[in-house]
Amino acid sequence: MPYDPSAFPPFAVTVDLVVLTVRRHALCALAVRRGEAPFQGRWALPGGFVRADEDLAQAAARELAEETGLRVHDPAAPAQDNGAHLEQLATYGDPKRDPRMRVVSVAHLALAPDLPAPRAGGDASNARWAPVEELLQQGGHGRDGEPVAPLAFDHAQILADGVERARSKIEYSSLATAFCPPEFTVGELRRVYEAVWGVALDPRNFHRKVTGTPGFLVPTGGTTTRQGGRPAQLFRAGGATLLNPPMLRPEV
Amino acid sequence: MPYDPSAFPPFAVTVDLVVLTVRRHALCALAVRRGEAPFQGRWALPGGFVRADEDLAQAAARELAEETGLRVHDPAAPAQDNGAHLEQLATYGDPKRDPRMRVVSVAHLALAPDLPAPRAGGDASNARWAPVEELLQQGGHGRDGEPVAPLAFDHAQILADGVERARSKIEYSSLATAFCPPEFTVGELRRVYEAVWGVALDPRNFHRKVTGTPGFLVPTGGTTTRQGGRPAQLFRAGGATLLNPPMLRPEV
DNA sequence: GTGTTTATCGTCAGGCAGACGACTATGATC
DNA sequence: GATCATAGTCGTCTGCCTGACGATAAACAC
Repeated sequence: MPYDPSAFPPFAVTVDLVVLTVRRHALCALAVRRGEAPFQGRWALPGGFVRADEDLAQAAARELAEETGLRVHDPAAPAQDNGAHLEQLATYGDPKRDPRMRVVSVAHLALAPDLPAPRAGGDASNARWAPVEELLQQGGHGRDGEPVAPLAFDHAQILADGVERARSKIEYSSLATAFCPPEFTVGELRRVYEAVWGVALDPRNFHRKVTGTPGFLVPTGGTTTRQGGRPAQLFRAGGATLLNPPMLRPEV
Repeated sequence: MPYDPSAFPPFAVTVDLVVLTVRRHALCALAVRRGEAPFQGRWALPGGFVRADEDLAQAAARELAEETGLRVHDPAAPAQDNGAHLEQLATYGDPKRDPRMRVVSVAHLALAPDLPAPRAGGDASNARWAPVEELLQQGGHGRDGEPVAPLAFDHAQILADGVERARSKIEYSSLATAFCPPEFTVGELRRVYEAVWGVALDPRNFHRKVTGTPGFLVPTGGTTTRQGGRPAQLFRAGGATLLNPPMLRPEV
């Protein structure tokens, strides 16, 4: 590769975030309203430019903190700090994906427990948690009957890829605990799986599976009745990050 | 985000390729020798700059064709053309990964059947198939006792990630057939799994699994004795791309 | 108390995988 | 040609896991 300047055209590099959480039994993603052209007024995924001295993961963590206040789990110490899970998702670089210039976006996937309220630079009206189903439907109508505009840029594709990643990854990893508070019950974890997969799971078989997998759940000794009904044991996520054998999604 | 020019520093964007194949019972990757600084003379993964009007996947396919002559499978028609499988792997953007400038590399993973011989711009001495084990060992010695220098840049990490992707993906998909010629036997497919995972599999259980999964293998009617022994049925890859339930790697 | 809700334990049948025996069909060797 | 080595293919058995579902337990609402 000679040093032909025309050989490496300049690119802008951004990170976009698919931030998922489970609210009211639904898988939701963080969306921000665009304040400027193109796609002004439309919903988009949060994101921003990678700075000159920043690694991609750093940039994603910074954007996540700016948008949600969340810090990122230290993978080395996956203890029960209230941090989020963050991983690289995929990179999108279609020459026409941004009409202004050539932008390559390194999308990241973040999973967070249910959060109080979004903040986008302090302006709450410009950020919201929306059910992914609503964000992904093309030209449909939201819960309130209002027509829904598709996400800006190629963000619908990015969101769909992130959702699929989350759906498949909780099959064989303990990632679903990233949607839960530090201490949680088996039932709460089950409702996470149900919301992410959009299916109903048998509580008895689910309980057997997750409590029977060594290292997956660690009882804290406490109990809670915050879900109503009989008090449930509280657990923390154990050290096991891989679920073997996996918990497969029920067939359609 | 205002249009602050300092907000989007210019990046160079490249694609790097992890091209894997199975040769002589070993998982091998394509390596090219660097002709210029930095890391002059060291082995590296093939790759190059993304052109101004090119999508990332296009750039990866172009590089793959330049280095190996392989064309890429059309995912829409995964028939038995001799194309390779190509998918995006991950993106590497550490600010210091290239000492010359800020380079973000979108790594891709390609899987190919055993090929005649590599060509790197026509110069065979500058490209080779090397066992991944050899490329990844740090400061060790190759088969011939010659000391092995680690791969240039962060390519050892990229290669390791690509190998891990391949190892895990053949568990639950029909991807292993991408290492096989258009028609292959169950035994040849088993040897692919054995080479990629580095384990021995029971021929009888493997045969039962792959022939019992609907849509995975389609008999062509022919047989071959190219492996010696009793003639084996020839198969093509069926339409099924997902293997459910998966074929799990044996525990260590 | 009665009903409702959720959690948790048990049981049972079917499916699948690991371990392995047995047989088949070719080429190589004596 | 008999024997051997090699590889492929079909079965069997056992144990584990899962899906389906009954039963019991412990809270709250009335």
